[in-house]
Amino acid sequence: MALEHAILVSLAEKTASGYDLARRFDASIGHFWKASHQQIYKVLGRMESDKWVEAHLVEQSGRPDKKVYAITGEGRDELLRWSSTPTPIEPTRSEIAVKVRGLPFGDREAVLSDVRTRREAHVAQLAYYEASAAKHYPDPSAIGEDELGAYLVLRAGFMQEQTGIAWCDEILQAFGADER
Amino acid sequence: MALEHAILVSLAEKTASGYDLARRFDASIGHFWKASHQQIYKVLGRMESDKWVEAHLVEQSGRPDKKVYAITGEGRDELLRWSSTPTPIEPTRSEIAVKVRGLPFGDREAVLSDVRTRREAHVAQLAYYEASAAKHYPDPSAIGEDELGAYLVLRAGFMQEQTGIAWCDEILQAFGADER
DNA sequence: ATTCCCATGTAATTAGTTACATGATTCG
DNA sequence: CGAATCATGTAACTAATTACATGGGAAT
Repeated sequence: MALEHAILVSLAEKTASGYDLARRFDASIGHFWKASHQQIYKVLGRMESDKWVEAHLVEQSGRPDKKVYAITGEGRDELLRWSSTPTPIEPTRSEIAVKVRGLPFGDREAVLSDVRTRREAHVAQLAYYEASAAKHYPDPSAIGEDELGAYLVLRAGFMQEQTGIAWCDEILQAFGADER
Repeated sequence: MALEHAILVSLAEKTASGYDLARRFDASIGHFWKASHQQIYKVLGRMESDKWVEAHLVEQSGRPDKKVYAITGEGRDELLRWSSTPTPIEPTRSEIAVKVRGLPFGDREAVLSDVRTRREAHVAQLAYYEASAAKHYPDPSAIGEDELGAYLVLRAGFMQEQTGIAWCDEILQAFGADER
């Protein structure tokens, strides 16, 4: 129910084609809301019939034509309405936590090696967030109101990766598998 | 694809009826893998035909009969096999992050009040994990190998709630809305 | 009387994933 | 010559949610 709203936020910031949106959902927005291009095209169609967005065709030379979507007044109304409804807490689903919990019934070495891999992914993602923050917000005290939301979700990502690393370290330490 | 395995882990620890499992997925296991009773009954049926679990009927007086499920040898094999496959990283989906990102297009006060509510939920959950740790693992240095997995996922919950609280505080502080 | 606990399911719908499909251009 | 980028979709399937359905016993 919320991919629609994630798309609305993205289009409120800047008009985009389905393809553009798919790329945004691979990067910035995608850090906290993933979506495939197939899903995006499907939802965009629904949103167009709901009049939340409107498309106009842009002909291009040398590359395929594209449909550029823009948010409508009704779309903005919907964003405002949605922003003031209470947000349900998403149920957590962590397959690696199930594996850790079930360690006595599993392949210990394989799970620990999985944890090591996960730790590396967290480290890489943390570095990415760090670079992104340094590039876009070199002076955190100078962040304007309009950028604050984007900055804060970057912070969320940053903090989550740190926590992920710390958890992996606890696991590896607990099993005496933290030396490399 | 992994509810099956969460159920296998739970049944490897102790046999249970669908109803019992549903309660476990409301509590312990449910902290990192949510599932409704409808879904559990459906999956249990599939798992029975796959011979991963077997059921025997327990007649009760004064309350409805129940089907008690136990993991089979094949189920244990599957658990072991699954534990040594690489775990994909779950895509994050945080509706509140979308709202924070879209703050310039939303109802600021409503979103901040939503963040305050979310903070309280994190605090309550943290207290729950704290109490649970104090009860089950009063002496962390005395935790045995067989309990270690369960303890570590409790730690994950604990750390995640702490991070959640810290993020909420950053948001409220950034918008100068942190006084109550 | 009403609500909660025990106990098990089916049916309908929505959301999301995976696979399939096409075709031009640009870069190495 | 092959891979990547740009660009848009359909079709089939799986997973999950929501709603519906039943019924006895115990506690307030």
